[in-house]
Amino acid sequence: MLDIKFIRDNVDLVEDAIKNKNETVNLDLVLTLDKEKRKIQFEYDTLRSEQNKISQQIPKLKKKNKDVSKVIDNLKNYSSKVKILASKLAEVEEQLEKELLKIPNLPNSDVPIGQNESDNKFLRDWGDKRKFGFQPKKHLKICKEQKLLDIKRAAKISGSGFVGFQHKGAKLARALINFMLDYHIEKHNYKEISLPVIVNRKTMTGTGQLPKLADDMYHIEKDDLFLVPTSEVSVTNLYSGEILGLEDLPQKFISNSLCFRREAGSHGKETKGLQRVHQFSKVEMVKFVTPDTSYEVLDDLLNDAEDILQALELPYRIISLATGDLSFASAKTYDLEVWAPATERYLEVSSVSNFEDFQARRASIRYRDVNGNVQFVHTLNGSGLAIPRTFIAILETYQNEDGTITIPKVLRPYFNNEKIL
RNA sequence: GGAGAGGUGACCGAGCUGGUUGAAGGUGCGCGCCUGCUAAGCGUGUGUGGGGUUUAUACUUCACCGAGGGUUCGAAUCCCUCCCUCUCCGCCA
Repeated sequence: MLDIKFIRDNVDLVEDAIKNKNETVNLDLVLTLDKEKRKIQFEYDTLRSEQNKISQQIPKLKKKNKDVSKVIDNLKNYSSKVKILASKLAEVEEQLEKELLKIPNLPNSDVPIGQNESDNKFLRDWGDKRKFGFQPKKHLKICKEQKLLDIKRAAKISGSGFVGFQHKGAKLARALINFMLDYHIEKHNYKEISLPVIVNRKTMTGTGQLPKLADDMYHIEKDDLFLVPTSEVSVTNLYSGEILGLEDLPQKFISNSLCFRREAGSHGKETKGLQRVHQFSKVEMVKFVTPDTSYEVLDDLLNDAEDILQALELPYRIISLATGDLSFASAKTYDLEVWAPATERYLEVSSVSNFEDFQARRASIRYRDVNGNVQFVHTLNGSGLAIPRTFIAILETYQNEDGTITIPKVLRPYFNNEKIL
């Protein structure tokens, strides 16, 4: 959420940002509602103030055994007027709040401006793509031959877009999760946390998934609960409504969780196999920091994600997302894309973002600065990494001519130090 | 699912026979004083959000005692609904 005061004073800036992010928001309505709200509030406050003052006379008069019926009669007039104003105020406030929640975050000034992903900016790459002395197989073929997945039966029990890992495939997926968690905890000093994947409406609104992305999420109607599309949601909301001490910052959390995405409207597009699935595991990094450090921390976060790919010796590239491709809540995002040599494509395995105070304002996550003033924290997160696509890259990169898979060095401790899957 | 207890400020904890109580008291924390160290003591300050006046400091006002409704001239205090925590019982992975 943006500060209404900021919007008031920077209408042009906000309008540009909305346009660059391909969003449509009725800013005029926001400004009108804001004006209206303040007007009603002033009237309400004034009236209430008078009412309170008169009301406070009653106990005094009663003590002196004086008649208070006239005073009360007078107050009855106030009461009805106050009630009308109060309901008007509540109505306008609700409308304003609703509109404010639809305004996206402002992109940071160094984010490339552009309509869509074709305007994303290549930043750098790492690693040499493997040259094969034989025809490398695509991951789905490998999975089939090695019986690593059971897609058909997963579809039978849940529907298309769900996958089942089995045998060595299940073990490889689990090894990846454990490796990533252990690595971030030991090498990068993250604190592990495991939170619910089913969350309430307020939580979903806090990180910015609601109201915009309602159709992309699984919703349990009976309880009005949602399945998280990423553990960013639960972890970032950990401190919602709280005021942290300066000594509590920064905070670095690492969390593995299942992620659930309806992927509405993306049928037929990369829906085969593992590239785009309704349910998957992801190891997520979430940070809470003071505003002055957040862009430095964004770079750290990017490095932490890169370290995983480097440890796995998987070539990748980093791109900086253009304004039109940025998520609703993000001010700046880097995508990490791993090279899948047989599919011959880069696959997004991590998205690293700085939300500045956008989520903190929505979820009311604050801290007390050196002067004792209450400020919003900055929140950041990054995948470290998404499991299925990392899984793809490993199979394709580490395949051998005889159909076996060499286990990446850093994963071998999770396989009794064996070299072949 | 049933029965009971409860949810108050950073924390503990009064208030809950409705009326100067945004909230006693304590702890913690800030500042000042005193004590040649330490411990202790004294004074004083210390919630969040919104509005208005203001260059700023500041002043002023409204709201907030789990959330939302209701009763009332007036609600932390009474009533209703919901959420959460704890205890006991039942049921079930």
